Amino acid sequence: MNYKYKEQFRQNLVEWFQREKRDLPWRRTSDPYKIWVSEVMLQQTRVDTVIPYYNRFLEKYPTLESLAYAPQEELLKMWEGLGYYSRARNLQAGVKEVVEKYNSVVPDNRHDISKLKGVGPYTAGAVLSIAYKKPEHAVDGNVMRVLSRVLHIEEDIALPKTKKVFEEVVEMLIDHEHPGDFNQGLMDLGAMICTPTSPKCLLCPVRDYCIAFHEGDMDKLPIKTKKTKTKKVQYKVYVAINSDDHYLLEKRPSEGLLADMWQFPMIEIKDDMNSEEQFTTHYGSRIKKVLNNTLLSFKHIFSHLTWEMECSLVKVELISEIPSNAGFYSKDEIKKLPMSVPMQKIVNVLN
DNA sequence: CAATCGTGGCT
DNA sequence: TAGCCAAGATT
Repeated sequence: MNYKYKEQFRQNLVEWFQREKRDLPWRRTSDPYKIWVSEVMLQQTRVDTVIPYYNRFLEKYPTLESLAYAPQEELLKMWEGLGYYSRARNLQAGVKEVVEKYNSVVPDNRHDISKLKGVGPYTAGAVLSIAYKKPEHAVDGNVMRVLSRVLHIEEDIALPKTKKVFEEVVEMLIDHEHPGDFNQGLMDLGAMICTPTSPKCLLCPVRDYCIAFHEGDMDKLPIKTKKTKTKKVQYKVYVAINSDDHYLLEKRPSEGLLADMWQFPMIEIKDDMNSEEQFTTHYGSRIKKVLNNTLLSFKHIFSHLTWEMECSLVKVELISEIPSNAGFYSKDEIKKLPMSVPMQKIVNVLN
């Protein structure tokens, strides 16, 4: 690839970033660990959402060591509400590996840092360029959008193989004096100027070198095909209280959706199936009385599926063995357990 | 490679 | 309202 405005583009971008960059918590440190944490939290997550989580997380876990050996329940509680919970587990595993195998020094090369759990091509490049000033690419959605417009690249950014094209482009363009500012400049430009819809081209520091701007093509780029359809799943949720006014809760499996998060017992509603029987069999608890059959009904939309929840408040008594991943907990104990947003909605209606 | 994995804001 | 989208990684 030969882009004749390479020098100007690079300089204008970096100068714009240094002048206009947002004052964000992770931009006030050069600690590779803290930058790593920020990059993981920012995966598929908005800046405004991350800020309070980032501050609380680093107050609790200011060092690699403090995170490496934190109890998983406590860690997930810190991550509660952020989503993509495997990020927290992978981050801790990666941090632990750095402590034990790299003498608490985050690797400064792509080969080693990429082996750490949860560190993919983007995060590796981000940490290396920002914390270690290495000229490494860090291609995210912003970067692909910005560069698809500047260079008028019409490849489908929904396809995995397309990312390689942009990584090569960044390798060609990146500023070796200020690699971190260059990468963050592309991302900030994508976030503030070169937005998905109605980009603010009149404010863009590199519009003179942008092919899409010259062609008036901005709204057609980037090209992105894939669209996912979400399936619906209906659940009957039993908010079950025993004679001590403790609530029955269970911990989800350690793999898959909402891994290791706690929830109220729920039974998938299928045709010709008695949910109440299922509940009794599975949780070894008999429903003595239905206190409120319409405690709460709501819909929760995940990225690839939708839960339709119908919650009942019931009084139960134990009649046989309870599953090993379940137990009865007081309201105060519930508050310490990590729970997903839909489950918190249920907790919030309990008085 | 395509599907999976959360949540909240925006259009 | 319903879909789209955001500083991706894993399987």
